[in-house]
Amino acid sequence: MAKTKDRRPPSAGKDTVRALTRDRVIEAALGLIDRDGADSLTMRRLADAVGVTPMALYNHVSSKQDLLRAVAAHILDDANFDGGLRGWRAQIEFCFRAFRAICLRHPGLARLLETADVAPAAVFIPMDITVRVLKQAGLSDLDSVRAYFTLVSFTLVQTAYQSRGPYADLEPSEKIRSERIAGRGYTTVEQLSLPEDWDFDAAFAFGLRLILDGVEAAIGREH
Amino acid sequence: MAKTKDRRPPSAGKDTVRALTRDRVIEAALGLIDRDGADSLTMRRLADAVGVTPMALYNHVSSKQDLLRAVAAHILDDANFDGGLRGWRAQIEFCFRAFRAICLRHPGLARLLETADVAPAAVFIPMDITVRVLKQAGLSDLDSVRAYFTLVSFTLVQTAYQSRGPYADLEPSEKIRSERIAGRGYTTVEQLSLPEDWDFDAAFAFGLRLILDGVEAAIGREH
DNA sequence: TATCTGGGTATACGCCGTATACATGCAAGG
DNA sequence: CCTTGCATGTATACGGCGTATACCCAGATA
Repeated sequence: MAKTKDRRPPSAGKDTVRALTRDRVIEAALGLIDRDGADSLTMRRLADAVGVTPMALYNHVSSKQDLLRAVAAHILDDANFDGGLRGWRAQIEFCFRAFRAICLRHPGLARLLETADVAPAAVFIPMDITVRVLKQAGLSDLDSVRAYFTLVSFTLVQTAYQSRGPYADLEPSEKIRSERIAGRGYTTVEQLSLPEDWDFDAAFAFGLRLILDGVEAAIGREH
Repeated sequence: MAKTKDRRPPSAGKDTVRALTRDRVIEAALGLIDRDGADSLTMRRLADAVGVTPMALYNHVSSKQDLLRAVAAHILDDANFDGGLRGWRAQIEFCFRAFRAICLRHPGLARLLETADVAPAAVFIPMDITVRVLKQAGLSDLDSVRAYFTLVSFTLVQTAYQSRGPYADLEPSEKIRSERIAGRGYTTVEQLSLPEDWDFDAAFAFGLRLILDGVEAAIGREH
């Protein structure tokens, strides 16, 4: 009881190459998720990625849920949402651009945060930053949190769209959509003059600006 | 070849109670999804909900994907996104309030639209409405579509949060989160004065207003 | 009446997450 | 040094999943 004792000083420790640890499992899982998507991660696949039997994983994670949560936490842990900037607008922009960058670097993350059910602590950092900054700018507690949810909703979906295309493989349904909607008298997208490939960065910047302009108006309103 | 012939005028047709049709399958699936959530719908469960063998379903849907797409389409089909109102702001508000209402009435819908991969035609109606209205109000094609994506992102996540609680069962991680974030010097949510239960309607109204105020600014800017 | 066929059943395959039982080898203690 | 215990890995198995394949049968058709 007195001694915590550091078990596993593994043997000599010369080349620490092997030795399955929780961290190795989590990192391998992250690797697979980044490469193949969160949905196609299975315990069996992960097991032979690290060269063990599936059940061996359960010595380090208590369930797949636990693993996914840990992966999400791992991703968020080395994130920096605070740019040390001045002014509420600059601070919030930095925060959500950073959040977006992480989501894009790890395309599975958004799905993980949904799936994990229990959010890792670090997802609250953008919330805390946003709320602190907006309160300071003059918004009420309630409206600050509401503004945060608006921002985070927008960011999550935009990056999800970008990672796997908006409505991933749309082509097959294009025709259906055209005929049906046209039949109801709606404009169809083909009639718009849009660039061949969608500029996600610009779209994100635009949406962020929309929201922040709205926030600015709200701040003015609450004097 | 000449005759399409309506097969299955089933027997007498007195009480049309039985007879498995694609529609019956889809409606049963929708029932299960609304009751238990989209994730817990399985072909086997659906099969005994309608009283047949699992494989019998495949005479009416070609795969589970196909089924899910059909369910999503079914939900969206009897939706009205056009309130016939005057003014871009009122029209867009009506459209997304209607969209939100549907998402809330069928909590599985958001997940379905994600999962379905191919979007049913009707999801484009809000897009077409939004874009048409905003173009008329003076926004460029590009910015109109961008504004639409901002609105739809916001709406989807807000309703998803409301349907299964934001970070569904948060309690277990509360402590972790408090200590870790507090340790890094961030404000924690407990320090905010928030009402006991979150008012989702108000939060939605606020976020929508933020975005539309931003749109208003953009319209002014593009003269 | 013989045939065809569309919608149903039965069975099985290869996946999944994970419970249970067992093997092994190193660390500590006499 | 030998014993003991335990942390770590393996082997096997269960129940559930989506669905391919093979069959079966009632009605309509010729």
